[in-house]
Amino acid sequence: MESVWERPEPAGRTALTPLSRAAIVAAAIALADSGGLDAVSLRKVGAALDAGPMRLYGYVATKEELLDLMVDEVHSEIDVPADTDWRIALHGWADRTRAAALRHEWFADLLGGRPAIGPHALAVNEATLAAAVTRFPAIDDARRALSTLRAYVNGAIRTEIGELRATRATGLDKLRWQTTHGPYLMRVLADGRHPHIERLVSDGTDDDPATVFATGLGIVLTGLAALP
Amino acid sequence: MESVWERPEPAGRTALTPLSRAAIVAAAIALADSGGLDAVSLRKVGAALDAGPMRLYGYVATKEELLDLMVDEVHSEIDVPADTDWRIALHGWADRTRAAALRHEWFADLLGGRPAIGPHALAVNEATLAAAVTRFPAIDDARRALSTLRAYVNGAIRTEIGELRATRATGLDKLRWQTTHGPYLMRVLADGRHPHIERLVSDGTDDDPATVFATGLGIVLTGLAALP
DNA sequence: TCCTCGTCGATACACTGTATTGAACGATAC
DNA sequence: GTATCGTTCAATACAGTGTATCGACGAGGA
Repeated sequence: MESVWERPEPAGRTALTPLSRAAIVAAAIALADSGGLDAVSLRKVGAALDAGPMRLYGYVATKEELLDLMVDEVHSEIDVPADTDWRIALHGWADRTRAAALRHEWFADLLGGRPAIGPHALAVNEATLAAAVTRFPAIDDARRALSTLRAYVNGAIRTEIGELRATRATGLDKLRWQTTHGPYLMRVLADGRHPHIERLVSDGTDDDPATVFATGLGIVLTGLAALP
Repeated sequence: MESVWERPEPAGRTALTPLSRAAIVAAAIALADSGGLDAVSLRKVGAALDAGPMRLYGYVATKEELLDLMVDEVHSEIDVPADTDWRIALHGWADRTRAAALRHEWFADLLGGRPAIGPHALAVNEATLAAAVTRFPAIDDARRALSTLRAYVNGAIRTEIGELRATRATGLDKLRWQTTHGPYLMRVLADGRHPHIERLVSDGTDDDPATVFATGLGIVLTGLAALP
């Protein structure tokens, strides 16, 4: 056995930061907010809490579980407005979900990827279901309406965040994006086999993202309203 | 850096096993089909082609690029039926996209995550746009209609695949799923604060996935048809 | 024949998630 | 007070990842 001098002084337990799932999830969300999901590793989350990676396994069984907890935590930021008009309530839910995704872009990467059954997600679900049944009294009809709306919202958010990242990655503005992919696009379009896309590129105008989202949302809600 | 689509693949002339982007992408897709995206690593793809991982970097600049190529390749399996009725054409596109995602489940993980501008994706885009303009002559209206429809299709596919995986992961049937998450769900629902979800669990019936998809699709198409 | 140059493979690096293991601690039993 | 026990934590280890670097090799040009 080596000498005492070689051996480090025992680390006093009292100096340890108390840990909790809430603290771990908060640290992970902070990391993801600023660096994306790639910035979330058990080592980094641990380091943010002055702990080693293995310490976290007392609170979380696997990294997937941590991601599930993060997703559920964001659901707690989404409150569904209570309104007698189902359209207003569901529209409000959609807008707040989008807003949450803009605050936590990584949310879009996880959304819909696996069923969300955490307590906060269930609360959101309950509230949207309550709004839906005011229009569709049969519970199965309400479920169908909601899953359709949710599919749209998830998809729209995902592509919006995707485009946001694409333009940002190529240099913070759309001009840079065009110079990056421009030559390729021009060459492909030059063969004349994409007349409609050509027309879109030359004659189309761009809506801002919020308008795009709202337009699509209106279309889906109209489809729902038209149901028997 | 310029895009993959712009850069020609190298014409390496050695007596080694001939390699090509097509071969690399095919190998990667085969791996992803049987083992999911986690099974796609440059080492494994290389091994499938009797090559080391570094060899691939002559054909592909980064792994992300390989994923982009895989996504575009799947788009080549999606052909849009040419029909004078825009609803039939777009419905056909949606069904084939879903079918492709069921053949390549990993497709759902990548779909919508970043703009798809590969040649095959552009071809699909052109065809859907062509169908859309027959109903919405103004190109901007066609774009809005399409992006709404695409958001729904992407979102619906993603949740369908997500649920498919969830039920499969917990043991191949829904009964097993209920015994896994059942106790937790029962406990949460027991507090009486989720009356509508309770009603859904007790009184609701399950549609099969194809019906769920078709129902939502019909709703969105109805919303589109109702536009001025 | 020699030289250059592009391509290839081995090695290396900084990371990842997580299994294992052993040590340090608080509480409990005598 | 001392001994023991079970829990909690940190260190180490392992297999795997994407990719940078670099030496070697083989073909094309002089």
